Amino acid sequence: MTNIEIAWIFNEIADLLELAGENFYKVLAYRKASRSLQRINAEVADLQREGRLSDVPGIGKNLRSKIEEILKTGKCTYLEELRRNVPQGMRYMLAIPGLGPSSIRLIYQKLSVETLEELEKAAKKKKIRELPGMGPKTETNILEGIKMLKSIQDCVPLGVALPLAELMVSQLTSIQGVKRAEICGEIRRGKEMVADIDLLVAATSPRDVIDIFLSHPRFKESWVSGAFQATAISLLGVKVNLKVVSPEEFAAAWFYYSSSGRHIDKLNEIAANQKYKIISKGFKSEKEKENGIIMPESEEEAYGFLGLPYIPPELREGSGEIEAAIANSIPKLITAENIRGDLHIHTNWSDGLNTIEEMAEAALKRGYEYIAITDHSRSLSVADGLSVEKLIKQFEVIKELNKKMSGFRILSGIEVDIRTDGTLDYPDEVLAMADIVVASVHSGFKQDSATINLRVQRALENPYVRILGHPSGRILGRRDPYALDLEQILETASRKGTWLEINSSPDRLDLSSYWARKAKEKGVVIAINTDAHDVSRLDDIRFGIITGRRGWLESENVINTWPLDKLLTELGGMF
DNA sequence: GCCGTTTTCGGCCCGACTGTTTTCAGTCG
Repeated sequence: MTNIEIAWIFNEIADLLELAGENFYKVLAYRKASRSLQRINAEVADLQREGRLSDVPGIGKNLRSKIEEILKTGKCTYLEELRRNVPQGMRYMLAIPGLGPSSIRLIYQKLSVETLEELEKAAKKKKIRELPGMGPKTETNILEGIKMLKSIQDCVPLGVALPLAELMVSQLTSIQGVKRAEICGEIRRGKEMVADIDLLVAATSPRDVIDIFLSHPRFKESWVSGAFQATAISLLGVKVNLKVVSPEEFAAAWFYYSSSGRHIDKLNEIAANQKYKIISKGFKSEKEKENGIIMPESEEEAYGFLGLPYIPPELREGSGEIEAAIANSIPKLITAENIRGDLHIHTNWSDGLNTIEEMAEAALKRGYEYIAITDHSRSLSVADGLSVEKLIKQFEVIKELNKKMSGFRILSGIEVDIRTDGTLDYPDEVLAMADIVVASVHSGFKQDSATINLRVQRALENPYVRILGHPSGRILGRRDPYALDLEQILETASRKGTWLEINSSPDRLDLSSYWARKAKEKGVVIAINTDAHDVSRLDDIRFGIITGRRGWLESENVINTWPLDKLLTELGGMF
């Protein structure tokens, strides 16, 4: 049992307790423990062996014994009991924005509504508005929420799927007779929401690999789905597909199964001219007297066979990449090595976990040249937003820290709230003192299009704003973007030279790859930031990078690939 | 449920916004 799986159990317990109307702080305790488990670097199983479970923040006597039970039996009886008492459907309802545990409980108690389907029916029949404290808006909101949930049905965010896929790959690789194991499918293309985890293995004896796969303890269901295929549902509810091929077939299969259907279709048009058809094993001759299959030894060779340069998986969506390949203008996509810094980072001065120094050291260890400390501004009180005095104090502390560091620079920044009227949360003279200002929306998400457009435009007109943070405001699978007209925002950003963020948090990935590509076309520069609230989340940068790659970004399109000198010149302050 | 204690229990995550109301409860960051 991994940390994340135990964290999920605690999270589910928290949800169910909340739905049952339990004490708020008890719920909070489970949520804190869940977050804590996902943050720590050590494996829970190791800590338990060493008797150090209680060292984990938020794990007391009670939760420790629950972890021990889970590690020992793979089950949590407390969770099972809760599940018996709270209908599972109520938990799904929590995903509807604006609908919280109290309302769900009320609807359940008064209308006996237990599932999303029943909830939808009740809303359509205008039954919800009859309940105290609810009205037509709540009904509309419920119906919209259900519509959103249906659109992402059975999908999980890349941030959940990728780590699980990597774990599976490393385990498959260690099986005897396995020559190679790789991720393919949507994950390899970097899609933000993933329906399946697709894994490909090269092995000499497929049956053995499939048998081991089927009996994996992390699956709640598994079955054989073909001679060389198996499918499973993981404990987290994600579908996992395994295909096993011979080592000779591997390159062709990896190429084939990593590409979207549209990509393969378009390639097939080219292959048809050469009288070949692309199949998972390679290129099948369609000439009358031949019946052989040409098997490429690498993906490069597969594209070479069609007279094309290599196309990275993130581009293989059939959205112009083949045309670009023919014109020999496939972009040189940004890589992790290009990133030289992170311009959106929180510390324990606001709602982060680590000190400025710890964040800087962690960034230095990653090989970065700079970071910007951008804690929350004063009106975000839940996140301990900084008062003007505290912010100025932080600037002084950073100044002192910089004197001690060589070859690394901490920029003093701020993530300033764009207030509901478009003014910023600090006066200009305070913003002027910062090296860099990230402006973000953290309130009034439901403003109508005209209002929020005006609001954000107004913020962008402020001369000190350099980056617009998480521009669309979406939370994957939980909250739709604000009613913001991003086309217009791109226009303004282009005119003002404002940088737009790709927020790498796997919950956000905002801008999306679609808008990142649009930004590039408009000549708008992107900042790929993590918005990290602790040192471990600096790793999230990879999700931002893969999103940037899907958005066709090259290193020159991304501000934080620039060396420190160039960045400082661009920022134009007194350094 | 955790934590930090003046070791046995009180404090912990608050304030803006929303939709429903005429004064507030629920939601969310």
